[in-house]
Amino acid sequence: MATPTMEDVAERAGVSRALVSLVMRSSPKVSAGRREAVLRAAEELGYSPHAAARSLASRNSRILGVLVSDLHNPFFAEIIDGIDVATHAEGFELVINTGGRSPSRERAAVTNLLSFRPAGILLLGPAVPASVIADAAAKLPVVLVARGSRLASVDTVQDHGKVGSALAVDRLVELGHSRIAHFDGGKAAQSAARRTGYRTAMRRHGLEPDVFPSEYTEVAGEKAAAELLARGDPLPTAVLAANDVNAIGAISTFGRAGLRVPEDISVVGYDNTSLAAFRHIGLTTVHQPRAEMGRLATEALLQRVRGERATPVRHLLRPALVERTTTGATS
Amino acid sequence: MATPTMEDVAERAGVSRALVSLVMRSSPKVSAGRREAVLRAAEELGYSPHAAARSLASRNSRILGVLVSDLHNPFFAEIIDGIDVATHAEGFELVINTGGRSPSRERAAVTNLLSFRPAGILLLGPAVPASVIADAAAKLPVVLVARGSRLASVDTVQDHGKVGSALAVDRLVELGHSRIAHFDGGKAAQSAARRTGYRTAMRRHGLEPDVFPSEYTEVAGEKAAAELLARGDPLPTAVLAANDVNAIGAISTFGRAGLRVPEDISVVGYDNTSLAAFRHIGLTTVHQPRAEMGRLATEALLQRVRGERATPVRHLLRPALVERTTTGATS
DNA sequence: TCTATCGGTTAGAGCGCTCTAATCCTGTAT
DNA sequence: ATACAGGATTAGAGCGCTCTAACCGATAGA
Repeated sequence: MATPTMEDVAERAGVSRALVSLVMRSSPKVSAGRREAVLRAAEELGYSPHAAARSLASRNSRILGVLVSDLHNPFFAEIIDGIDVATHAEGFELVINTGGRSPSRERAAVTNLLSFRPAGILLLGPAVPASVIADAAAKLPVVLVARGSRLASVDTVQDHGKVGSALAVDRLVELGHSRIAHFDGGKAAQSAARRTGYRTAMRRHGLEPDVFPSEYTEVAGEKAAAELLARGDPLPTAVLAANDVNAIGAISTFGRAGLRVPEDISVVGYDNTSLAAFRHIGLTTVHQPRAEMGRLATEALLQRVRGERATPVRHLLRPALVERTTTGATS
Repeated sequence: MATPTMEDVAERAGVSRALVSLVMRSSPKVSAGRREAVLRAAEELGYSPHAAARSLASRNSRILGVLVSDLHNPFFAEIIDGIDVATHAEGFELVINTGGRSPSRERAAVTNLLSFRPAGILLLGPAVPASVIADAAAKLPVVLVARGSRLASVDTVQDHGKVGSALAVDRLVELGHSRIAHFDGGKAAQSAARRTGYRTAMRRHGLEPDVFPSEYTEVAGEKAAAELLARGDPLPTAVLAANDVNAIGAISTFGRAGLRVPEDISVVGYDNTSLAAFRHIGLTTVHQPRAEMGRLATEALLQRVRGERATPVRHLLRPALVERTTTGATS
């Protein structure tokens, strides 16, 4: 069980430890013969370099820290996918911590991430106070995903929520809808932008905004739909939900009330989670390029790490409307 | 940007580096006064211990490595959740790597994980050859989740696929079904156990097994359902799908063919992913206690790490049937 | 023949920490 | 006063590696 060290490999190959180090870092200044001897010795011993010792000695780390506020959320899983690919392509490794959706645990997770002395960190939808972010940003490059910041030292990557909502409203209007309600995501991330985008777009079309407070959950969607039905009056002919699961909740309430989707009422989600794509559901929704967001975030981080850039970058990704079967023209 | 070291804290607090080290490890043999002074200095400097240096010096790591074969799969996300909680409770940290569903990339990920010299590693649904696992197990404790092994040096945590399938079949029989088909998961993890469980249970009831080759995807579920319909004859009155998404695929095909679920045909999924719980879907499915699996896996690993056990543990978790709206009695 | 050059190789210091053994106090017993 | 116990503190070595500077030997030019 005693793991072999560089010293062991050197001895076996009959060279110095420094030479082994050069081979391990695939330096060009090693003769072919020695290189092969070292590689063979390493292979025989089952040696692989000690990452901690390496980063300690080189005083620069090949690690990127990632804080995921919620691993359950498929939204983040796909972003991590993008991060993962970009990270490995550049020869970096990931240390992932999850925040368990609690600011205090997230705070601890950030401290923990820092103890690895990563080259930089990526915070995915963090719920920590801005001061924590500022403190971290004073020590190393920080990139925020799905959260904004005014700090010049941090970069941000978000989807353009206003545009996304506008996209949905515009299309609904095009389909002949004029009474379009919005189920609002409350104080959760991104929901303010989505609400503003909805309001602005409605006014631009000369329509009256109609916002129902809700949340990013299925249950909240059911509830908001029930409230909408209870209000009676002329029912809206379309709903822009807070997000996909919220939309699905709304759809089941409508279904139980005898309303057909989309014949009686159109529903649009937001996020284009894998859920929306199920044929069985076929939810029209606003797509965010998640893998792309992960890639851009990693790229921005590595630029800072390499010292190629010191000015902040604010990526606002253009969302797209994906039309499936829950929207249709008014009759 | 220069991160403070223990030396800096020591100087500021007017003590030796060794004393700071003791405080950082919350040793009892430090006077209250000094402890406070050190903590204050650390706070002021924004100091946090360097994990790499720490593990190098103490030559024992507080890191657990995790390889996730597929981060997209919500199944793993929940297992990680269980791992995460158990890990932090014991003062360990996680280094997560993803395998991207490719054996070669998984292999690289394992090597990478090892370079962190973790105390042990958890492999979630790994697709690497057994030899890779054996090599790793020769160096440190290894626990396999959702994959079996005969190696005495590795522990395994799986759900009892045979029992799960039998549970579903038994219930369907109880509901009056006798023509029950199974959509098979092919060579994917766990599918052999599920198939065997299905076959055995059917025979036990004196029924003829009816297996359709399929896969763990929605599209495969649609296809298998189409084949089943094309075969004609007396249609099965129930289907035990390979997993949840497979079941959902089957349901949409049935729906498009004019078959009502569950009136005309009952469908049971497997995994109880968050998907199944949506009211809109309401899939009857076999539940695996995922967070529990994560917890048990971590526990097993830490036992090995602490040298408390050298004999292998084989956790076979008891699944449970969750009845929702896609199953009903035969008419 | 002597020196400069240059690719290949190595010695040795040091990264930030832990850990052992030694040292330093302070109070108490003699 | 002297010795001693025992807790608090510190010096110093060393973890596995990288990196700088020095070194070595062979070739080439003078």
